[in-house]
Amino acid sequence: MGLTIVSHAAGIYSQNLKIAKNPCGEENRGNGEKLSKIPHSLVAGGFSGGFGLAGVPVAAISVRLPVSFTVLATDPSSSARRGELALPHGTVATPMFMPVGTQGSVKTLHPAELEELGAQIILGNTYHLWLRPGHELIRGMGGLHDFTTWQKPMLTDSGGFQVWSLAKLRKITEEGVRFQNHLDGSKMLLTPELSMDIQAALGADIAMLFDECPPYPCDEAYAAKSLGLTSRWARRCKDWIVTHQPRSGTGRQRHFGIVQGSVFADLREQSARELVELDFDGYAIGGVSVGEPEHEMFRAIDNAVPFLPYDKPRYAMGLGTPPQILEMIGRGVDLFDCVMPTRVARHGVAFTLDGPLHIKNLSHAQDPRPVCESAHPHVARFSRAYLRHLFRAGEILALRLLSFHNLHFFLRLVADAREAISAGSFPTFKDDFIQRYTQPPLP
RNA sequence: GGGUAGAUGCCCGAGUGGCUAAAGGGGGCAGACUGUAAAUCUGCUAGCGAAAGCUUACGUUGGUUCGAAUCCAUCUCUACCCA
Repeated sequence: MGLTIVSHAAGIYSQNLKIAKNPCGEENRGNGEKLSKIPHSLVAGGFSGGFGLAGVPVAAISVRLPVSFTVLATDPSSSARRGELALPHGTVATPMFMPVGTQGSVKTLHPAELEELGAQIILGNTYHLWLRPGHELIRGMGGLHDFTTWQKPMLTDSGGFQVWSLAKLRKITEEGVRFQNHLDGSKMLLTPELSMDIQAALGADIAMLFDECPPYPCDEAYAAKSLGLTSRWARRCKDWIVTHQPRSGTGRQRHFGIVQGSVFADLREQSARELVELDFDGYAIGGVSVGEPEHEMFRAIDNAVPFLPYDKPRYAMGLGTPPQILEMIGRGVDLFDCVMPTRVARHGVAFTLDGPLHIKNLSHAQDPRPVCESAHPHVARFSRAYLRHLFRAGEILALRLLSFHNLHFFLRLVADAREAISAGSFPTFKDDFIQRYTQPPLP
């Protein structure tokens, strides 16, 4: 059976190469060469996974319409589910945390280290890579995968978030967003179509739609207006995709819509329904972690998830802390990304089972213990005292070690969550983790 | 032995009569960080006090003045130059 399926998969893939652009959105690449680059795990992983919801073998469906997301197990007492997302460059186990590599690099870490950590998919950013080095250059270098040498799945954010985070330098219009870019101040226009085109050039496995991320707080009128824009932009993205990337083949680029609507339940529902109507490969919940209180963030998830298809991956953008990730897994979210583990690492904070630990603090000056009992051997070999010393001395190794450690912590967290879902023990796992993580330290 | 310059808070260093418990760095101690303009940013850093405030502080001692880190004298020390 396995052999037959593999040949199906290869057939679909090669056919796809002939009739359409390949997953990187490139034309006329030698298909023999590209075929040899398909990771074996994709061919096996994407088509080996058990049965779909209705008990139909996945492989049987995939000949007609490739299934890229399969729910493998669910938690009976929550919305948590374990799944498998098949993408052109490999299969991603969900729930999964995606390290952020904005400029084509997960800061301080080598791709081989990311693999060692068990990272299965990383992010890149349209806005930043567009400005520098430029998407045409990356296209010419064979796409973001070849350019960076990361050969596992990638997701590119659309630049929508930069519309929010660079708010002082931009103006939003129906057409798109006029930026004064932060590098040299020159004026640029990013539109939904251009974002899609850039992302096609970058060639990530998943491209995000171009959205507007409203600030917090914002009144309902603004949120509704913003949502209207996001929805009209989604339609334009869809039109662009249909025109430029005909839907076929497992190797094609996937596209995720982004649910907006701020803190307003009816807007979240409306946003989700409008996006689902357009039919994307997955759905993200955006406009969270923009300064709102945590309960609003959870509400935003709860207000969107019920209107998203069960058989498509759900992605909470830009989140979150370890407890937040577990809470959201319990709410049915499959994918996460967050700069927190890598950013705070560079600022001297290590995640531990007992909560965040400021390694620079005086209290660790002579502490011989490793940073965390669950640390990776590469980090566990060092004492807290030594890590503190490295930070105080300004050694680059300090930034690398904590970045490595924090990503290990996050990736292990979601790996443990997946195990727990399969084992039927997710609620206990979640509660135990959060209780220990949040309890105040002993005096 | 003579001359010149200088001695400021943990360190460097600004300040030449009241707005100075003393700029600015550094160091130290904390904190923030959630689709990365971030190896960044913020706060504190003489003592006591929750605070108002009080008490000590600009090498020493003494003086001028309503008031001195700032002016004068003295001593001590440092650097450089001359013998």
